[in-house]
Order: sequence, then structure tokens, then C-alpha cells
Amino acid sequence: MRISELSRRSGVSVTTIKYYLREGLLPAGRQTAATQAEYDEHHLRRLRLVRALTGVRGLSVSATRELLGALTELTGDTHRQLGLVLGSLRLAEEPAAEASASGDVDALVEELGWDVHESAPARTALAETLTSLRSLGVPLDWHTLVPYARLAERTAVLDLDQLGGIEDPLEMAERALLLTVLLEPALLALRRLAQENESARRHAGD
Amino acid sequence: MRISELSRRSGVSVTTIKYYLREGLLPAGRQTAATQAEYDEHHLRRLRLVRALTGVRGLSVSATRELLGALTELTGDTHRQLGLVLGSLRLAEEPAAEASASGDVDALVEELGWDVHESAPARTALAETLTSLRSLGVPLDWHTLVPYARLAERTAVLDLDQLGGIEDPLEMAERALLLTVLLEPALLALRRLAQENESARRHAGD
DNA sequence: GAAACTGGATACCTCTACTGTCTAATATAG
DNA sequence: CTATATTAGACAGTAGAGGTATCCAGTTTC
Repeated sequence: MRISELSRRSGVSVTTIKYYLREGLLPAGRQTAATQAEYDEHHLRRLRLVRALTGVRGLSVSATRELLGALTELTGDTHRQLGLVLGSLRLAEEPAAEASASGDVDALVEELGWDVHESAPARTALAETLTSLRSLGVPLDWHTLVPYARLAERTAVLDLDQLGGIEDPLEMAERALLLTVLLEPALLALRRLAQENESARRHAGD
Repeated sequence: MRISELSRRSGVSVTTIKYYLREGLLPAGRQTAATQAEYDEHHLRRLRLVRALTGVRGLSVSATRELLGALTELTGDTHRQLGLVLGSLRLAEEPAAEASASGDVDALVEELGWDVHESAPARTALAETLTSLRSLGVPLDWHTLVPYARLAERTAVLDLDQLGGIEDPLEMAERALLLTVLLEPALLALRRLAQENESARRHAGD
């Protein structure tokens, strides 16, 4: 298909598609002539993924590009790499300030017995949260996070269970990305609802 | 204290503080003369809160204003209102498109037996996630979310346990806001690490 | 009484995510 | 084969967000 059909089928304007091509969010089509290129179903799927990440999840174009970049690095041994890909996904934009609480994070990971990469961006994100909460006068040390981490473990089991039965490695990686990133607002929403419910429950006992 | 001291103690420039005053993120100081106003510790605390929400959490100025607005509505019966405040916090920016999956969310809440407000924004966020995942070809129905919700329940218990021992209602509400909102990136980071770990664990069995 | 500071208003700046327009080449319909 | 539409690629322009800078008249401090 050509660009106009891609636009029609995705609901994204031609100019915006060109913008995504320029920005590297979408791989170039197969050139058939100097002013002609051919796109396929993969481009359509990728385009919808981009819209989901930027629109639903509110990611910036550069953050989206980074996430998608992780996908293409996935070549060999799928299952092992999947973990690395998930682990290497960046969480926020910031170029990571001083990680003054990284010692606490190391201790936490040690206590949990987790096998995670030394340079996983999530470690930095954790350290930053600890640091900023402390600077706001909330006395939170890493021991407090242990029970949260145990619940996260069980969440991860649910997550990986969702990926069963997918054969194509690229498709599985895309699915993993979707479930990891797009489920985030849903999990936070469940937490908020659960907090409201729990607060009501505790009040009822008065 | 005057604005320059507020600036010095918070590390936020005077012009930016003026901007926050204009935008309603910070209450005005007590006017002492036509060109003079007095600020106190409460302003400093609020200013740090604003920086944490916009900086660490990456919230927009308007989203931050809304969250802070919820704080000031907290007047009477603390514990009951706390749940409502937490429940009423908006999650994202979007003015909520059509909630085509709201029926599923109702069914989910019913199944869980949760006592949550009918118009909680988190319901909309959930519905949107379901809708967008489906439009991307991920067959996710609300039953899949039940185990996630059970884990969210236990997370909420941990959250509310953190709030014990705080007397002042406003301070407790501020703490609740901090723990709810600033812990979010940390919880997501834990999930990513847990995924990486779980993936490694499953691979080890090959 | 002079220098420094203040609140308030307004203009300006930078970045992001697009959007519009142009050009030369190509496709398609008659 | 010609007229019309479409295309890739380049580049300028736009709107909104989040500040930043400047100016002013009043106020404080010395």
C-alpha cells in the first residue's frame, strides 16, 4: 500500500506519518521509485503502536522512539532477550540525576534475590523516588518497599502468563511492550480504586 | 519570609514562583503592603510538593493544580474523605473520550465487590486502556484484570498503613497524595524489574 | 536619601508535536 | 499521450506548555 492508504487505514494524517518517518518512529517503506514507496501490514501495526504509546500512554516522541528501538534489538534467543528488553525500557524522560539512593536499591534487590541487570533504568527510577520522597520529609527506607516488591513479583507472573502461545518473536516482543507499557495506567487506576475501597472499609469499622 | 527567601530555601527561582502563583499552584502570601507579601512554612512545603509532582512525576501544571485542588476540599471527616480524594484524583490529561468499555469496568468492580464512587476517574482510565488494547488486537477482557485487582487491593493496604500516626488532617492528606502519586513510578519500576527477573527465571528452566 | 528588593503585569523565549506548502517525479484515467 | 492526482522529501510555520526577562511603582533597609 502507499502512504495515503496507510493514512486512511490508520486514521493518521499523511503529514504526521511523514513526520514519524523523519523521526524514526516508523521504518521507511520499500522504495519502488524516486518518489514512490510501498508500505505493508507491519507498518500499519507499528503505526497503531506508536499512536497507542503517544496517545493513550502520553509518551513523548523521543521516549517512544527509545522503546521501539529496544524492539529491533531483539534478534536471537527470544525469552532471554525479552527480559533484557523489558528491563532496559526507560521509564521517564529525565537524564537521571545523581542516584544518591542507589545503595538502598542495591540492598533491596539483594534482599529480594532478584536476577536483574546492573544498569537497568528501573533501578535509577527507584533511587530517584526514594530520594525525592525523603527530601519531602517522608521517611521511607528500602525495607518498606519489600512487600510492594513481593506484590510486583506476582504481577510480573501474570504479565508473562499473558505472553504464552505467541510464536513470532517480533510479535511477542511487541505484545510484551504493549502489555508492559499500556497496562501501566490501568494498574495505577486499579490501585487508586483499591485505595478508595480500602479507605471506605477502614472507615466502616468506626 | 518574603519571596526571595522562599526562592532561596526551595531552590526555585523568583520568576518561577511568581509563575506558580499566577497559575494557582501556590496560594498567595499574606499581603502586608501594596508591594509586599509574607510567606510561611506552609508555602515552602507546598512549593516542594509542586516541584516533586511536576519534576519527579512529570505532571503538567494543570494536572498538578487539579491534584492540589483536591487537597483543599478536604475539610470534615478525614478518613472518609480521604478515600474520596484518592478516588477522585485524575490520572491523565485527556478529557476522557467515549468510554466504550465502561460496562466491562462496572462488571469488574461488581465482581471485586469494591465500594468505589460511580464517577471515579480511574474507572474511565481503566475503560480506555481496555478499549485501546483491544483496538490493537490484544484480546483482554475484564476477567483478566481480576487477579491484578487482587494484588492492587493488597498494595492499597500497604499504602494506607503508611498513613498511620499522622494527626493533622491536611498533613495526612498531603502525605497520602505524595505516597499515591510519587510512589507510582517506583511501583512501575518494581514491576519492570520483576518482569526481567521472572523472564530470567523462566528461561533458566530451559 | 540611595540601593536593593518586592508584587504585579506583560513580553518574550525555547521546546515539542505537529501541519502546510512546495517541488520534481510518478501513477493513473481517458 | 496528455491531464489530473498522488507521492517522497525538504523545509517553514504553528499552537500550546512551561517557563524567563523586563519593566514599573511602591517599600524596605541602610
